[in-house]
Amino acid sequence: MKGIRILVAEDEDKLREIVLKYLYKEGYQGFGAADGEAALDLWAEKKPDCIILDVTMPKMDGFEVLAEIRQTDNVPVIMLTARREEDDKIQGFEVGADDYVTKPFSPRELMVRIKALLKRSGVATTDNQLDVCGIHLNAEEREITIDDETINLTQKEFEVLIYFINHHKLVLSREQILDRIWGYDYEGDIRVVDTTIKRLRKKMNDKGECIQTVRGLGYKFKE
Amino acid sequence: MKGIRILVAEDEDKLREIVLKYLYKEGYQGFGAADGEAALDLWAEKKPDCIILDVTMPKMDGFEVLAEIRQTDNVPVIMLTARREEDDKIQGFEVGADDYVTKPFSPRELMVRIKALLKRSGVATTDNQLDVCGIHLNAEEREITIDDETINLTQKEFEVLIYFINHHKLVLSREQILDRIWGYDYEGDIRVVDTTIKRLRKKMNDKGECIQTVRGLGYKFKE
DNA sequence: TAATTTTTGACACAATAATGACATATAACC
DNA sequence: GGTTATATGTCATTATTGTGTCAAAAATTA
Repeated sequence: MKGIRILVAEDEDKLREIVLKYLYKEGYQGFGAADGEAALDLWAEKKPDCIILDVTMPKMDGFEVLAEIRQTDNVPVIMLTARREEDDKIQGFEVGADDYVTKPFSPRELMVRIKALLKRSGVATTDNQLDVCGIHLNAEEREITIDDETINLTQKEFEVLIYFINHHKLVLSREQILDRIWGYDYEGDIRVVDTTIKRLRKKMNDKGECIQTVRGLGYKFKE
Repeated sequence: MKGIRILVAEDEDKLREIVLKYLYKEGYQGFGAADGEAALDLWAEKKPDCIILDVTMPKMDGFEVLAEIRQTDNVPVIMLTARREEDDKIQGFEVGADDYVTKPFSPRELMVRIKALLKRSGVATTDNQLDVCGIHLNAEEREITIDDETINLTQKEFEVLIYFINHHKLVLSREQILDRIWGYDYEGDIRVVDTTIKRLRKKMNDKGECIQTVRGLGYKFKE
């Protein structure tokens, strides 16, 4: 998994640094470019495995850079767009971006997208297992073991747990969970979330305590 | 937490009103000041989350105002400069402006800058961490650690603490705190503030002393 | 010391979450 | 297809926790 190189082209210094910091924490090797031309240079020099490309940049915008790159390289590209630039999304896809992320985004979300894209592109070895605080998750086989005991989760329980693990330490509101697992168009009572978590906790025994309630806000997964 | 408050100090009435209108449309709470002195008064009274400061104003110019503010407040500031005033830009940065926008500008551009700055400053955030005197605050995870010990705060306690930290070294009156956290329309007893601070101090152990009482005026957060 | 202001603890009640019991939907099996 | 088992959703009840009020005690100031 090591040695994966990712180029981050984003003119806003603070944001670029945050992303690079997160990449570092995830074990990637990150390079930063503050404008389109620098991005092209770095791309030529480093031949990264993945590129994060802001749409609005000085000197050359994201699309121009992407077009240039695509003439010779199929490297996976994620475009960063401001919300207002909705139309750009489509344009970005046409030009050949592989994914897009709308600002503002959480660094964590971007990391998830990167991982997914790398996997899709066959860059990363499929690492579909996850261990968090004694909980072993094998998404492929859809199996959860806690302290070597396999536990049986229903579909909803499983999805909620994965969502929690993928966003551990973050406070997730009932709305977020509902939107994500049940879908935006879900019409029922939001308290399904409570009930599902109740069942999850019970099946997880002691580890149920990892799902903490944050009064007034939602839940948080944490050791 | 109630709305984000933005102070607009600009002597040209028309421009000021336009900016305020846009702010309103974006959901911010805007205050207008027509000269430097009025700006300082409003700043002291409202403790805004962000300030838009025109360089050329009657009574006190933008730099004087900024210098005054910076003695006690780290609030993010955007300076408005005329094209001719290029040099001022640098001066503005030295004095401690966080960004500048050159006139003429489109209101939309200003909004984008404001948003970006608020995000950078941790007011409305992507990456949201803060360290002050051994207190580590992570708003995204909604977690406070003091000397690596996690402490559990309720909603009100948490909001009050954030308000203090974001305005550290400043004396905050009970009214200000009440207005900000409980909202202007709060009808109850102002002494809730005392009680909430009592609880905060207790949970913070030694660090509780960071919240100092300023007799007759209010409270102040300081090491 | 008296007057003023703040701190504190006790209490009430409001807000929120957990739970159990039941109803309905879905899948699995014979 | 009918029967059973399992999963999922609803809801009312109970339990828990947060918040606000108040008055007495403590601290500060004049």
